[in-house]
Amino acid sequence: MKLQFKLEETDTLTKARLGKISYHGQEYATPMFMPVGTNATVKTLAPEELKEVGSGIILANTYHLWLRPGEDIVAQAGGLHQFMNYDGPILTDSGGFQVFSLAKPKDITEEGVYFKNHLNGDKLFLTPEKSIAIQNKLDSDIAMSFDECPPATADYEYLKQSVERTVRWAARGKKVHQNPNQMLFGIVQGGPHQDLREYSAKETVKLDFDGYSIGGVANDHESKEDMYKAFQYSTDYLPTDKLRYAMGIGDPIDIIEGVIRGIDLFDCVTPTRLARHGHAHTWHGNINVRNSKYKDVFEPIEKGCQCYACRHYTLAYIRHLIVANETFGARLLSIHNIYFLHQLMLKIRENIKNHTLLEFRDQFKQDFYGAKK
RNA sequence: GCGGAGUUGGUGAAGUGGUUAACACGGUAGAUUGUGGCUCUAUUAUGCGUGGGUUCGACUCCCACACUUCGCC
Repeated sequence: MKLQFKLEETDTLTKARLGKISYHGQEYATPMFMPVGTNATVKTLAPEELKEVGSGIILANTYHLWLRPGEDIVAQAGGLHQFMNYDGPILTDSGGFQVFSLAKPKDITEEGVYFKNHLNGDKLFLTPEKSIAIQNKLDSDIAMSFDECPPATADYEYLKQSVERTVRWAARGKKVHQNPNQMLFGIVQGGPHQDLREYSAKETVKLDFDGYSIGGVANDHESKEDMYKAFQYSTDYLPTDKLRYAMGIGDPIDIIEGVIRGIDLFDCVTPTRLARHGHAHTWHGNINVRNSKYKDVFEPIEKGCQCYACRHYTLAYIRHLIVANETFGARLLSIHNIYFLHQLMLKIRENIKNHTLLEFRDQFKQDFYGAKK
């Protein structure tokens, strides 16, 4: 059965929204943060641990699973849920981001995109139809249209023709989408430009998707201002009763600013990647656990934090694990960081309910970034 | 006791009579936004065993001493 979204409340002071996702008898509140599990695993975490830290929807990646183990293997296993033993909702990215990260502009054609296989160098060709067919087989709950994800700072003319092509690709993908239990989202592009975002949103909405994503953000060191414009200029033209998803956004302040502009879903690799690199989120900013000043700090990463890592382990111990390159260190920090972002979303939802989101943002910004930003 | 070889940073080490002592690892710090766990960036010996000497100038040449190591008695 398809996942259901119900908009429950819209903030009176901002465009922030509270909603509920229903899925096989489970309910999840939005706005929500979704951890990324590219290879059908949120790196270092077992599904039970995802539940414990408060995860709902998680991501998996079409491109990576297409190359390895192949969508047919996943289908033989009974779909992604069976294959990876996760009974919560799963969203698959379409491979569109890999157009940005792995292909060169000259490899992008109207028909599709040529890739160099990052595993063995083979030449690959991915099209909108192929991406949707793979996602149908993976049997995720939410599939993404295959889009081009150009750098946010690309010039206007390039973005214009790219946006138009992404709309055509969305239509092609929708035409071949078959899985009745799977939502399909369209993706809004257009960089920071109001007219391109408007065009992209309106044309994509005409195709009538189950939800809408905002892509092409936070991918080329564009200014925060431009990123927030991209949010605003996209949600301005999206229907209120459908989910809105900002792709790849994970900096806490960007999440808050996104919620303020009417976005419901966020995903990011940062909690797990930062963890693997030894960094931890705290309410007073990110800390580098490797720093020698933590070598004899026999306290949790954050006092009062109720995550598994903070309830049982000290900074000194986790630092030792990270410095010694032990995987348990990355696992404990991943648990902590994902838990932190879910707690952030909880606070965001409380503040929407209390109509104090703007005050919360200002206070959070001061605590988290201090004088830095 | 005699003879040979050798002493350069936390480690392994390059180096030349002439400005800032190569490189690697390690350390320290930073980056990381629809994931390669990769990686990238900066920084890390005011000093070349100790003391003299030669020289305009010595880590580099000479002498003594200390220490390490190999061989012989």
